[in-house]
Amino acid sequence: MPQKATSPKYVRLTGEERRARLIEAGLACMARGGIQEFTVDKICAEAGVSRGLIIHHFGSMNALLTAVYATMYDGSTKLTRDLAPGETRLAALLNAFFAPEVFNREAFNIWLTLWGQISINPDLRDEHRVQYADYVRDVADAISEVAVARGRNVDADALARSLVCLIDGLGIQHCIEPTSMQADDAKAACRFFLLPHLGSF
Amino acid sequence: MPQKATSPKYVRLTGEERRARLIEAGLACMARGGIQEFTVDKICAEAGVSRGLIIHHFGSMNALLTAVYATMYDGSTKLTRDLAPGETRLAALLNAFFAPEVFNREAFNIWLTLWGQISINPDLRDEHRVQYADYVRDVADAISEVAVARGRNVDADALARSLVCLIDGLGIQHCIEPTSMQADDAKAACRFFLLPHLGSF
DNA sequence: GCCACAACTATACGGTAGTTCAACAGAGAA
DNA sequence: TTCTCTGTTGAACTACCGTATAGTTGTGGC
Repeated sequence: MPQKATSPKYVRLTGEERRARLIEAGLACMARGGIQEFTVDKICAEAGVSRGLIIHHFGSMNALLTAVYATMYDGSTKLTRDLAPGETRLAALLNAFFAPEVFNREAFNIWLTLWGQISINPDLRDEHRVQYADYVRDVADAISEVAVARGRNVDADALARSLVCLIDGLGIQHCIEPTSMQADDAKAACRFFLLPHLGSF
Repeated sequence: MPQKATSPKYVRLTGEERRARLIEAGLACMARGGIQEFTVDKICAEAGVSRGLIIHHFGSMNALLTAVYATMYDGSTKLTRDLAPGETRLAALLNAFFAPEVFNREAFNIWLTLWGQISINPDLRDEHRVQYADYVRDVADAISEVAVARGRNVDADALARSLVCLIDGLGIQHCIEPTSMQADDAKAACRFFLLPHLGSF
């Protein structure tokens, strides 16, 4: 006795929506097991679709990886865009960097994996160059703003480049051994780093 | 016409020597292509031996990976052991960290790969805990030494933990985009980081 | 010279990688 | 309803993964 309204065998989405979900699934796999879990089988299982979809929507696994990288970068920078009620932009940036959505094990597991790929994969390298330059400039501007307000003369660019490296290193440490480097510790370390140059902000 | 003294089909080494060469080959592959090039085929080809040797000498690829990690750590810390003619231990440490043998693209490509594995592979994790703690204590002691000599009161431990993260971050940046962060820049950044707390040293 | 042992080669095996492709099916247009 | 487009399935393909193992060969002790 056939049902009149059979449940559909699959949910059909727009290409854009499906791509977003595959990227999300890719991020989940990467957070769980690095590049070794970033495979067709694992990602499609995570997304609940058949193996054919990644190639259909992205053309190759490498293209999906690039998309994942872009998404990760957008996600981080977006959080730092809209903020600052009464605080300085620099303080707001730091708060954003060390918010739980950004500063957590999963996220840095992903970053660690992606950084490892950047120096290998030319596509990622190019994407990275632009994104990273913007990121550093953002931080440098925020530092500059405080320095000007305080009447201090600092090399905002050099300071920003170091600070950004410090943040990366703190994140890695948190990822590898969370208890030894928690968000508050990391934020304090950044403030401590800036303190002699900018005073409190 | 058979030769009396035929050239041997392979060179036979002691287990220890062969293991060392396989580790070296593994490092070379990892530097070249991350964990994805760290495979039986690639490593054995690099070492110029047949595919069976890794299992024979290490039992598993995972064991080779652990050995590679240990070797990498030993190599870095050994360079920081024997030095200091008239300079402070801290200055000597910094010089060692940013020496070409330690601070270069290949090395940080390997570190990036290994860090990515640490948070996944429990064996590596345990090994890392001990090594890293020693490393930080070393740096903290060196900072303390300078602080005492200068009569300054600093939290050497916190400073060391931050400095170590900063160094990691600087290395990553150098690895990803060498021209934007060279050894001298990185060393200067560390000195700049310590300057307000310790003065020049 | 011969033996015994360990280093080494060579190949096989089951599993899984990324990609290709023909066929199926949901959804909007006519 | 029927057509068309395209998202989607699922199996097939080649290549390579790590591991296991049988057989070969170099070497040092007797």
